[in-house]
Amino acid sequence: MEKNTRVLIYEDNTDLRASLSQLLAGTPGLELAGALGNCTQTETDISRLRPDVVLMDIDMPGMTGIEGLRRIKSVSPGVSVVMLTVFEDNDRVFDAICAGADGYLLKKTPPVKLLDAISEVRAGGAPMTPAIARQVLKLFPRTPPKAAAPPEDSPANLSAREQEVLNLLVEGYSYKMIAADRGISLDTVRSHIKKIYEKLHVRSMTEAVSKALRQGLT
Amino acid sequence: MEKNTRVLIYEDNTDLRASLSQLLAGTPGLELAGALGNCTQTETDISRLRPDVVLMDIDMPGMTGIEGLRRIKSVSPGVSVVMLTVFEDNDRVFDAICAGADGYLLKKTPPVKLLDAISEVRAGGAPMTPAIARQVLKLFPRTPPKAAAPPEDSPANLSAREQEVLNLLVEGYSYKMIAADRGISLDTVRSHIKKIYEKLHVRSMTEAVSKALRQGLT
DNA sequence: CCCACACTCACACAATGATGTGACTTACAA
DNA sequence: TTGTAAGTCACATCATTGTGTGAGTGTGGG
Repeated sequence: MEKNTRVLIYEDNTDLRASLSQLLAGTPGLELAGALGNCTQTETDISRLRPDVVLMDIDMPGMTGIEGLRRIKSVSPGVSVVMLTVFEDNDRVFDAICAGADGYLLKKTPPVKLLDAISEVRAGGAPMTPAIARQVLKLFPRTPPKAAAPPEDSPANLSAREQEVLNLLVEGYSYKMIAADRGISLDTVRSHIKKIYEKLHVRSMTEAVSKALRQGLT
Repeated sequence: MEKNTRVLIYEDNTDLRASLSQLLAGTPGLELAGALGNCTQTETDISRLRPDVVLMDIDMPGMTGIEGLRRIKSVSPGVSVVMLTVFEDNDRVFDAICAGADGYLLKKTPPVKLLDAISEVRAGGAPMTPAIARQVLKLFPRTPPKAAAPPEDSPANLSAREQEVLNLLVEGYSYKMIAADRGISLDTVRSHIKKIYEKLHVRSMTEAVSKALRQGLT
């Protein structure tokens, strides 16, 4: 049986806090764990209210949502925290992400979307607006086109196809997944894997993966 | 007057390539710049076909989509590249992001969503599935709230026993072997491994081994 | 005292993987 | 031409892994 998702709100604007509370309280499957106007007491709030998801306004008097986020994550890393903001401001996005935010939405997000976001974050997703997603990607350091990329045939004597299959094994693919991905039959996958085992002198997927990773066969 | 968005497809699976081509060719506002089975000639492909958006299969024989992506970005950083993959739990997400991917979708994405994604990326967004978005966030270095706080609990909060079992998995041990080696029952091994899977967010031995080795959980 | 959690074990069923055997096509080189 | 190797597919059978459910013990903290 599924337990309700307990949601805790941090939002300094009284009106918005009230309407968010109403929205959540009136939604089946959700439960309002609390609705607070500041996050100066996050640690105790969390242990007292035991939320599954926190909606955190990023701009609050006293302590910023970012700092609140850090504190939450330091005591309860498992709690999902979705940041709410008015502007898609780049610096704060970066700070929030680094502090461990699980999502990043605009306050103007329509209520329905907000509920979707809660489900999404519970399901292991990371709700964010497209524009923010793009910013996040840009925050990554670009790796220059790797000089002297060695064309490199297989260090072991694996055929191209076998190497390909091995790579997928290393990625955690099952036989079925490999068959689907490569558009070949399950038996063909078996066939390739049998050969790979012979060549690598192993007799299970785990051994193959381990050997591949350790010997840089990837 | 809006110009059509020119889309170039890299996908080694002939069937999928054909259906994608059809889909795009039949959509107003889009224009199929090309549909290729490998990305060994990206530089010339790009200058010849001049796409605005590239849909790039991440697993292709010969040269991976990641490398293709790098090359595209090195000659034409302005081109938006959306990576396509079959399964999302994939550490190559990181490589792709670092190489400059502008989006990351599953191949099973319904056609309509795919078209949406193309619009989105053109509009400056970053289309990706929720699960991938979450992975991306996790790739960020966490700023520890306590300065220089590496008192070091388990890197992935695995218990001692769990860590021990994981090590054996990495060594290629089967359930039976682990049970024998540690002098515990097969069911107990199952039990530990179930917990390990939960904590590492994986669903198979291979995934666990791969994650362990790549994240230095050994 | 009670709760959370690590660790242990059991049973059952479904899903996947491992292995053997055989076969057909294509490509390439002896 | 013939042999070898890659790549494809099929079928059968057994072993192993994955998952759900439940439960007993011990330890440490609130």
